[in-house]
Amino acid sequence: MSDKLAAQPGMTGTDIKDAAASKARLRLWLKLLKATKHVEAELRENFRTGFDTTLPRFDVMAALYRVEQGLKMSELSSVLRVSNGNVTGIVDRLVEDGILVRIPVDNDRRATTVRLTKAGREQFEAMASSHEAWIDTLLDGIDVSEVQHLSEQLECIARKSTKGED
Amino acid sequence: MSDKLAAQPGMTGTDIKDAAASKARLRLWLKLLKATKHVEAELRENFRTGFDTTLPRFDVMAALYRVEQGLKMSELSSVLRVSNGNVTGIVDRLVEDGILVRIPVDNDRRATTVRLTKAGREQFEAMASSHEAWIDTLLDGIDVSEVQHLSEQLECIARKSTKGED
DNA sequence: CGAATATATTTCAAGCATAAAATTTTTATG
DNA sequence: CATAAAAATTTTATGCTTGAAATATATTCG
Repeated sequence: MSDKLAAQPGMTGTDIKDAAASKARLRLWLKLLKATKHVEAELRENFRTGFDTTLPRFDVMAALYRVEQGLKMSELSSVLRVSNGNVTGIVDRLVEDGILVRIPVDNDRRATTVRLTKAGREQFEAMASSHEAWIDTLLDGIDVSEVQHLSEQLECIARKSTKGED
Repeated sequence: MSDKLAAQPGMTGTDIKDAAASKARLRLWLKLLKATKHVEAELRENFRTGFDTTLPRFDVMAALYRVEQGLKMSELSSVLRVSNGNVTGIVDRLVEDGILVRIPVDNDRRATTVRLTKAGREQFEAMASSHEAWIDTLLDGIDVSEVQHLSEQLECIARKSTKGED
C-alpha cells in the first residue's frame, strides 16, 4: 500500500500528524455520506409510498415553486446542479403527468420555460409539508443550537475543490 | 399551503418555537445534501479522469479489499447498503475487467463468493491513496478538533427513522 | 449579407439504483 | 420422502445520472 499520507518510518512529527488528520477526515467523510444516504433513502421510500413520486421530481417541483413565472431548462439544471439531459427526462415525465407545462420563450426559439401547473402547485404544497415533517423527525437528534455551527462547516466543504485555488 | 409546522395564528409559544426549529433543520438538511453532493461530484470526476472508473466500482473494491477471502453477493449488498440486483451488475462488469472473480461456495450452490484478483488489489491500492488525498483536500476546512463532535451528530442522524421507535 | 462561433436544448450510450418477479437450491416439516 | 417454505441470486422494468454528440437557433464580425 503506497499511501503517501499514511505514517511512514522516515516521516517528521508534522507529517505524522497530517497523516492522522487525513485518516480522521476520511472517516468523517464516510459518516457524512452514510448519514446523507440514510436520510435520502428514508425520503425516497416516503415519497414512493406516500405520493407515488421520487425525490428528483420533488426537487424539480421545489425549484419551480419558488419562481412562479417558471425557469428555462438551463436555469433549472443550473439551480439543481444536474446535467441538462437529466432535466429533460424528468421534465418530460412531469409534463406527461400534467404537473408542468413548457412555454416557448419570446425572441428565442431555442429556449423553453418550464412552469408548474395549478395542479402541480397544489401537489407540491401537500408534499412539501410532509417533506418538512420527515426531515424534522430524521434530524431531531441535532441540537438546534448546533445548527448554525454545523451549517458553517458544511458550507465550507461545499466550496472546496480538488483542483487549485479556494 | 396547509403546512402543519409553519407558525399559525392559533399556535402556542411552544408550537411556534417548534416550527422555527423545523425550518432550521430543513435548511441544515439542504446544506448537508449540498456538501455531500459536491464532494461526490468531485470524487466522481477525479475517478473518471484519473482512473477511468466510478465511485460505485470503488466502493465495491473497497469493501472486498478489507476481506481477503471475499464476500458473498448478499453480504456485499448488505455492507454497501445497495440492492442485490445493483451489486450483480457492478460485479458483472468488474469480473469482465479482471478485477474480481466469482468463486462457488461449497455446500451451497445458490451462493457465490466474490473476491478481488491480484490486479484488483493493486488497482485498489493506487486508487485508495488518491481517494484519501482528495478527501483530505475537500474536507480541509474542517477543524480536526471538530471532527469528533461532528461525527457524533452525523451518527445520530444515521440512526433515525421516520417510522416509529428510535 | 454570410460564414464562423456561441448558446439552448435534446438525444444517445453507458452505467447506477430500486423494487418486484422469477429462478435455483436448500432447509424444514408433516 | 415429498412438499412447502425459506434463502441466494439474477432478471426485468423503470427511472435517474452523466458526458458527449447532435440539432436548432442566435449572434458576431469580416
